[in-house]
Amino acid sequence: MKRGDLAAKPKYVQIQELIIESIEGQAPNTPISSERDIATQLMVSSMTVRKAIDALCEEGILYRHKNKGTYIADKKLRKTGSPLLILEAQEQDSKYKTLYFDIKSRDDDNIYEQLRLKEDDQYLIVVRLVLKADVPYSIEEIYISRSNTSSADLKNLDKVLDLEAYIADGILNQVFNPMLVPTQYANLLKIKLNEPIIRVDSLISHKTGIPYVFIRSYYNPNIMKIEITI
Amino acid sequence: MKRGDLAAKPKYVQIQELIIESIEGQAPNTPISSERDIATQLMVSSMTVRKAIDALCEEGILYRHKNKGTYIADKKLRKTGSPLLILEAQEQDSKYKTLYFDIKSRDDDNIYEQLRLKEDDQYLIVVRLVLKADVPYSIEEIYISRSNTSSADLKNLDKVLDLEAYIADGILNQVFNPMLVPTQYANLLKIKLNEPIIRVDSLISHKTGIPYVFIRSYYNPNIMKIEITI
DNA sequence: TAGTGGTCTAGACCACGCC
DNA sequence: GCGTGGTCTAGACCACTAG
Repeated sequence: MKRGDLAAKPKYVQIQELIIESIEGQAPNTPISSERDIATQLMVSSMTVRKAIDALCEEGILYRHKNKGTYIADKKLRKTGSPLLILEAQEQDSKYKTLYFDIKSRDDDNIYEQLRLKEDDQYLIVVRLVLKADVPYSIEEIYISRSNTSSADLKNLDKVLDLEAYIADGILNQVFNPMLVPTQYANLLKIKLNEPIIRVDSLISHKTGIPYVFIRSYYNPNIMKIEITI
Repeated sequence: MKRGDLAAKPKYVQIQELIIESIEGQAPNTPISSERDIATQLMVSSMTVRKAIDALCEEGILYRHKNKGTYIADKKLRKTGSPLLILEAQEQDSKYKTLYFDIKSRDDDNIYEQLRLKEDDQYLIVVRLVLKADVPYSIEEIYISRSNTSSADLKNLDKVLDLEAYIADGILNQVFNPMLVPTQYANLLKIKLNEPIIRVDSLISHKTGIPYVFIRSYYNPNIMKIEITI
């Protein structure tokens, strides 16, 4: 970390934080100061203030009324932005219990298609139980191309399985499948046989389209609803 | 429409369109011209070009590499941006068959909670079958506050049910529930009894937090997967 | 008419990647 | 050292709202 990096944050980010501070505790639909006023007060260009407010609007913290003003949005309905997968990681009380681990060659065409593997490529599979407050929350089957993981990584599975890192700068595609809980997972999830659940198939790719990792999640419907806000 | 509105589109939108045209047919990961070059060619400020490229990156059509350049993203993995609900409306071959229509007073506490209705408020309920290419795709139960709809609107149900209009400037919250297909809907959706499906509960609200409409959709899992890309 | 958000200019400097 | 994206300035004009 260099010395000059003390003021490393761009001004518009600092202004975002200032605005968030200043509206804290205020009721939704209260107007904030005008862009010009804020720019004058902070002695910055109005374009810089505008960029900060743009971002906060994008996040759903503020909203604009043309020719009228900028207002505080209803926080209850703030845009989440975070994909479902991250919900698990964000809440810190998650525990993981690895059920199975292996390196496989071609035996599941679907996985090969998803990860765009070639005939003789190998892939890693990890099956783990996700617990929240010691209650079974979901089961994740994680598939990663063997060529994406160094031998050193194999000894440090946590790093390989840091899904947040994959997702941070990537693209997430999720497909929701209704099904009855697989018999081999019913006990682990502590739900009844024949109970309907949602299996989420997630493919995380780089923006270039190269897939990183494919995850099948079987969610316990009694613990947490799958929910998104846009 | 005023005369001066011929050039009503902001420059940055026009530039977006120019860029999209210019990259058509090109392979993903091909670099586009630098911001400065585009600005010079089009004789506009670099900030204006930047704003156009910003938007295209946000849409997942381009991506940037710091200090290197801006590239064409893999279109297969383009961010959808459009919430699930709109998928139906976008594809123009959808047909709707209204199964039921009524104005109700309090008889479902959940609806009252979702729409934030008061004790003596009324709500509209419309149940309709959604067909795609004449195949049953989903059943929608649509709930709207009576006070949000004028008497004139009641004669023009299509306008009331133009969900896209509601969503365009609003916030969408969706909860995914696994369940067995309700017996009264199995035949209509042409799926077997006891088949697992996903019911999506959607609440569309204004940015101020005021709910517009609540929709329960029962999707036919055999016709189309529920899928999102972020 | 005064104030607001929305657009736009014509430059500038910086940090970083690549050669 | 050159080119890139990222940030920022100090203004300007427009269309629109509201008093």
